[in-house]
Amino acid sequence: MTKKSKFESEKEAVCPPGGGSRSPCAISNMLDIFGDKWTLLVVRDLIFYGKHEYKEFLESPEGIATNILSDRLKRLLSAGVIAEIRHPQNRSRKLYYLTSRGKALLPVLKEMLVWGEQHLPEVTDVMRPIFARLRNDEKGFAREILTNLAAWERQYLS
Amino acid sequence: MTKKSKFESEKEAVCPPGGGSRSPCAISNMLDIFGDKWTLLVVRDLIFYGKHEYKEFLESPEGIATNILSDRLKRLLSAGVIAEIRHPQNRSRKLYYLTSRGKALLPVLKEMLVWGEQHLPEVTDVMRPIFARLRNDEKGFAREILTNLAAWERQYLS
DNA sequence: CAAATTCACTTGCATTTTGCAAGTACTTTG
DNA sequence: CAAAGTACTTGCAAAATGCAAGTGAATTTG
Repeated sequence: MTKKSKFESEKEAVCPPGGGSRSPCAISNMLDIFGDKWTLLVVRDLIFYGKHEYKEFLESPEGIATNILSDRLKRLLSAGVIAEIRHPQNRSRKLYYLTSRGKALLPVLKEMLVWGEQHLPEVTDVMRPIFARLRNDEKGFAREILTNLAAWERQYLS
Repeated sequence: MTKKSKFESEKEAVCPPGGGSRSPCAISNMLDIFGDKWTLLVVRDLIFYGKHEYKEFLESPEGIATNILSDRLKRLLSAGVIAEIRHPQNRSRKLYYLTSRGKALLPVLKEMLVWGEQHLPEVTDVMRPIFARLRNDEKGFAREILTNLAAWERQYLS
């Protein structure tokens, strides 16, 4: 082994073909990818806040550390949840975007939002615009999210 | 401090009233409770497999360790997701069951199952009966789950 | 009714994963 | 061409996890 970050395990992060999954259960396998405090926050930023850049993820209020963000982006890439390209106008920047797999997480995040709003008192106004939109017009909300993502793709993906 | 398990932090596990949450975001606050590889597996066992006892959770194929299970049950208790009683026929056993908060996680778990089935190749037949039921009759599936839980409650809760 | 077993944990300890601060290397900007 | 921006990596301390081995109360067995 020449050089290895502490975060890269030899056996790759997700779905070892040889059978590193803990069980054949869908929930358990999802947790092998998303079961930590940071991964879904990155997905949230991509889905609900239209973020696409490393630096934008760093700006989220939870304050993810650079090493964790870097690691999570790698895992999401290798799990096929996101993909990346270089910024067309700036070679030193990268753009991350959701694959269809990633976009398919919208219903999961949506139900998490609903549960959180109803059961977590510490969730405050900051998310209310999204909640309101979600409650008044659930279908339209999802459509709008996907439309926004598609618009970004038209602009940045060849 | 007299004696403290490594798993008990002084500041309680979930939702510090003083504001230990990372941000006012619902997703982030949910992850403070459920963001690890084990907690949702316990909830899964309670919801989909009708499990109610410590020993039953230990038998799940993922093989949770006793210290982790003990810790997660405590956290779920203090988050108000589950409650416990002593087994009426056996004082040395405890019975754990979902509160309304816990039962409200069904839509979240359901969407995770759907995503997992469509996007995780390693998910095998073991879960197929549940998937089939879910796909053919989503509403009925949820109703059945809740009916089963209610039946258990009628039997064991005063 | 003493001994073994069950049950729900706790404890100790090695390993792994985090969190934080400080680099590094390559643009891009002024 | 020096300063600033971008996407990382590295080192190290602290926390969480995984495993094996208790512990103590209650229940069952011989």
